[in-house]
Amino acid sequence: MSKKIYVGNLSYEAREEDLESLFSQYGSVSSVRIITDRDTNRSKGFGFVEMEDSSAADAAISALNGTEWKNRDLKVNEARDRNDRPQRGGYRY
DNA sequence: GTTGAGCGTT
Repeated sequence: MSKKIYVGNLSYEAREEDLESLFSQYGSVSSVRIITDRDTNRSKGFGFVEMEDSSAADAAISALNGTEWKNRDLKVNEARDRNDRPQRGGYRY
């Protein structure tokens, strides 16, 4: 069973591969996504990691949440569903 | 610096 993880308070210099390296220490990482601004391509300072095993994801959350990384205090938590955001069924305002 | 815009039509 997989689980999505929200990773906030990232350094703007953080990369997806950095997150993958971090989280893969606790389990198999299915996918990593750093959120960047669509217009400027700059990091928004947070991202998402999906892990193949929910218990591994939980272990990673417990181990990494609140820890320092790249001089930032990491915020790691189970991700919310992006059902909140506009889907690709058409543009909204 | 905090919860994802993937494509102008899925």
